[in-house]
Amino acid sequence: MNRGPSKQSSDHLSERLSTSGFRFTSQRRHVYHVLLAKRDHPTAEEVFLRAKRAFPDISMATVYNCLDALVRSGVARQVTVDRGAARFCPNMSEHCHFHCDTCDNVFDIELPDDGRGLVDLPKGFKAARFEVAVHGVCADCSARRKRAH
Amino acid sequence: MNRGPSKQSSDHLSERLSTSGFRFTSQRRHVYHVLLAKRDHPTAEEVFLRAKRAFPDISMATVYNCLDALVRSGVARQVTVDRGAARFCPNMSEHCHFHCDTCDNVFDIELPDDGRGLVDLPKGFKAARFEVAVHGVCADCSARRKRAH
DNA sequence: CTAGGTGCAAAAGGTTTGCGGTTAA
DNA sequence: TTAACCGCAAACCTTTTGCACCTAG
Repeated sequence: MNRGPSKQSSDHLSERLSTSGFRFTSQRRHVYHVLLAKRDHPTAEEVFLRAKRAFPDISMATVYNCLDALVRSGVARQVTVDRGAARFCPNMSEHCHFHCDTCDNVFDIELPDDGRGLVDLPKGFKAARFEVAVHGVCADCSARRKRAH
Repeated sequence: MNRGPSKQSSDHLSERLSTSGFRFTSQRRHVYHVLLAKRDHPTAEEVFLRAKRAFPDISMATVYNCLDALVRSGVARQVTVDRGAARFCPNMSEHCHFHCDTCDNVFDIELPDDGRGLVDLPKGFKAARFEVAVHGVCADCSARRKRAH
């Protein structure tokens, strides 16, 4: 029932952290596990609350530190959805995000082309990173709305 | 030399504000003028500093209030670029933004299709708004980099 | 052994709110 | 006339920082 980090994901994490010059600590392993366990794009606060169940003394500062190390090691990414708190996901494939205006959930959406070719840039502009966010109503909320109607 | 709001833009603003149930105040007119005068996607803080030249007593709270009224009246939009302060632009055409990682400037980029067709949404998902942000190096910084090299 | 990480508390940055006085409609 | 708005200050939320202690490498 996914009670802890798998040996596999720990080895992967350990290698990625040390490659990027970070240490492999139990807090970082656990924060990574929290992200893998429920891929609902939690905020730092939410990660903190979940991590506390196994590490009651963990602090917000450590959660931010761990999330930062994970992002810089390339095993997680920070997702910006409007102006709220940053959210985090361990899905490293090229994808974008759908934010439901009704239930506030965030969903991963495939991004054709890896984003390249989405937009014509003016001459001389070099794109390094594409961020696409779609806002609207998710399938569940659409259905719920239709039913209530 | 664009010393003040034109009659035209004031009339337009006045009508849009009242349609949305907002009052037409001198602060709102001026904040709108500030956005039109230099379309460099200023933050609220930057708008505040520019607005102060004509309204020395204006406060940040009022600037936020005015910007909010402008956005809700549909004459300006709030632009989220990563996790920094919100930026504002009076370009209401469907477009997206390019953020230069070197000089930190934000540029308007045309968005083909109005964004629709960028992404295949799963069944049942309804998109209301697309937000595309491209990060990289702008033309000026590209040229500068090449020259320095 | 020691550079880097942890937990705590305090600060910083951006935004929102409560309130008494002012003003557009 | 009066609900909305203004300016001010304080609160709020998210994130960062400084510091003494601890630990992975």
